[in-house]
Amino acid sequence: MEPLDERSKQILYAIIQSYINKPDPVGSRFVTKKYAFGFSPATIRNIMADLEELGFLSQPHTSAGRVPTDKGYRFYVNSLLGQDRNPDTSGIESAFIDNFSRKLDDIKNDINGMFSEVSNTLSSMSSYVGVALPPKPEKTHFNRIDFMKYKGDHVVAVILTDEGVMKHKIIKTDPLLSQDDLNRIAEYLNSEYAGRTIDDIKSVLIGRMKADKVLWDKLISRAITLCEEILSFSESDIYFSGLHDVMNLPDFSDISKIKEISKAIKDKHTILRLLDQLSNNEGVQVMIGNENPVDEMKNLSIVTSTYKEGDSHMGLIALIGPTRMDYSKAIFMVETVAGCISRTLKG
Amino acid sequence: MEPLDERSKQILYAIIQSYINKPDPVGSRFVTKKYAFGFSPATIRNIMADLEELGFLSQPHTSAGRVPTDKGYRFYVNSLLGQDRNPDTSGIESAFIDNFSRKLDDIKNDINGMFSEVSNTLSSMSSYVGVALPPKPEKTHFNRIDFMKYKGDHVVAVILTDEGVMKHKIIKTDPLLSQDDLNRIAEYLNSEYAGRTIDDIKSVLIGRMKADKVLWDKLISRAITLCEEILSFSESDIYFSGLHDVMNLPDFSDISKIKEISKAIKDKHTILRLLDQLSNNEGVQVMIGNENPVDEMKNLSIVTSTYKEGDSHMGLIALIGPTRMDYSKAIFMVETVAGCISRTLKG
DNA sequence: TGTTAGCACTCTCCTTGTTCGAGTGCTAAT
DNA sequence: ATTAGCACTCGAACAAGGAGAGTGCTAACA
Repeated sequence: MEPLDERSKQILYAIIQSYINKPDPVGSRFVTKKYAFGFSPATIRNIMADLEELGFLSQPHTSAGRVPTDKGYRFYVNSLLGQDRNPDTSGIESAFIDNFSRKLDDIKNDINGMFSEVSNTLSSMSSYVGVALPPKPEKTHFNRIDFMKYKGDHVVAVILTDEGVMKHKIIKTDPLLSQDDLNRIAEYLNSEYAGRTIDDIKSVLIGRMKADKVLWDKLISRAITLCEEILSFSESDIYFSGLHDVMNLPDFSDISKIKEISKAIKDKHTILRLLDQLSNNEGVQVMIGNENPVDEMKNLSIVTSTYKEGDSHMGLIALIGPTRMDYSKAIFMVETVAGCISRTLKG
Repeated sequence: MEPLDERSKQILYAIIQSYINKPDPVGSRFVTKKYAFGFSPATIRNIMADLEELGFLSQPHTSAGRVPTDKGYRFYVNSLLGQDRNPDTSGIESAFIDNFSRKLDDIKNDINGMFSEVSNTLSSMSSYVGVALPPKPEKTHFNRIDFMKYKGDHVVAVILTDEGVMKHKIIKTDPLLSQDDLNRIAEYLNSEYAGRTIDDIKSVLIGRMKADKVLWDKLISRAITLCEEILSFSESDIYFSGLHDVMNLPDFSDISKIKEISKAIKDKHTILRLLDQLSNNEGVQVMIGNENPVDEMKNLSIVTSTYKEGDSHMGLIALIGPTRMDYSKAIFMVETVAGCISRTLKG
């Protein structure tokens, strides 16, 4: 990407900010009025023409103003990501963080409630669609498992992790196993594996299974496979919110646009895979419009951030909105909320 | 309501069916062509004018065809509800029922999965919004409770009912209680209360609490209050699906219409209260447009049916769609699915 | 008396034409 | 390098007119 001179940059940013603020194509006259660069419209026009040639802007039609392209947004976002972003945390922001942190702390033991709260907050503060993915199960730390006999030949297995992830599954077993048997198995598992990650347990298990095959270990290994199964990520572990509010954005005044974003949310598979890819890189990431590998989302942008517990990053949160997104705000929000989550998980 | 002569009825039904089929105002000429009543358009016109005067039809504007009013739909639906409706269950319907019943049976132990499946099926078969409410907790039968110590001063309580409802809650307790204590409490509760309904247990408890106040019973009573709390209905226990598909209906081509239905879904409180009212009456019920007490839903219709386990009705399912709903189909679907659920819960 | 044909009328929708304003690109002057 | 001026383009908004669908009413008919 050839370097833009400072003046062109400033004008590009001005145009983008103006467009983000109000989705009207912005004309040269408007730029000179609103942002006092000290140049006449004609000069601005020249620069705009250059910017268009470089692919940062486009015209809906001759004689309309300019509109940022995805490439334009990308340039803008890169500059945002590059700069040190600590908007005055003394103002409302700080109050919000305190408040939100306290709320999280209250419900940190109920991971479901917590992440549904997170997605709600994200969406209501931004008016975009908020997404929250709880910690990846295999990264979490096994806390305890319990088995409960249920209706004769069924067993309910309940698993807890240190992070507060709680899952259960009802399975059919042979009715020979008594509740006592189950308790002993559970006790063994709890004492043996508490505190270790699921990944860890898995690898231990593989070695152990090779070692011996007595009944007891068979049961155990079956229990562990069960753990694995139970703790695997399921579609219902993804939290969305804000579809309703997003409809108020002018970008989605058309029903087909709404369908796009609603489809994106509905196809949890797709978005889960997409977010999974993003979760490999740490920190804030932005995916703009056509950068998105999923066809149905070429008109949408995603701003994500991973959160972590200690050193390992656990999961991520995201905002999905139109390409004409307030990236500055979105990035700030996502980053801040991720920070709160990390802090809560740590404490 | 003054009785309509047979001919007028037939014409009214024809108009409604045609309009349900395709949302174009239907004219007198069209009626004579499509449905061979053997009368000329002029005659039909006279009758239509009468029907309009009676409030069953209305004209969007002079010289457009007629459109059914809510009152018209009501008349039509009443006739549907009155008649014996057993559409040939030999055809696809029967295959569907078999298939669906089998599916339900597979997952009947996981009540969440089951009801999310129900709402999915409802919506995908009808292209309206499917709603499913799991059995009211207080009507369900307590099966067992277990307590698990968690992180020193917390306890996880897990409750199961015979119907497969499973809930859990993490509470803070004094760390004095050992896991053994907890086990004993659980064992006591399980042996004492298994098989009884929550309602039942509540009333027993009230008597017991008055009787004595020794520590043991204090613990128990606390545990039971906990049961109550855990088992109380929460907003997340309502399953919606199909908002995305509903957007394809011409009735929702306008974004403001979509907002209406999306708001109805979002405000779980409101709809929960509404459905709760409906759940007092047994069987299929239809609420058309302005019959709806909720202002935001005056343009929507709801078709519900309760399902039961044995004799007591447990919860309900519903379809929400435009007033121009295919009531015949919706009623059939809701009734059929409710039947499947009842059968599954029984078996 | 119920039904029908005929006719004038009404209203929407679509097309066409026109104007207006915003914004552009280009060129010549500064 | 910047600016003023000017001709040009395009879309939005509005008005006018015609086509089409459907109505209500009246008079004739079986």
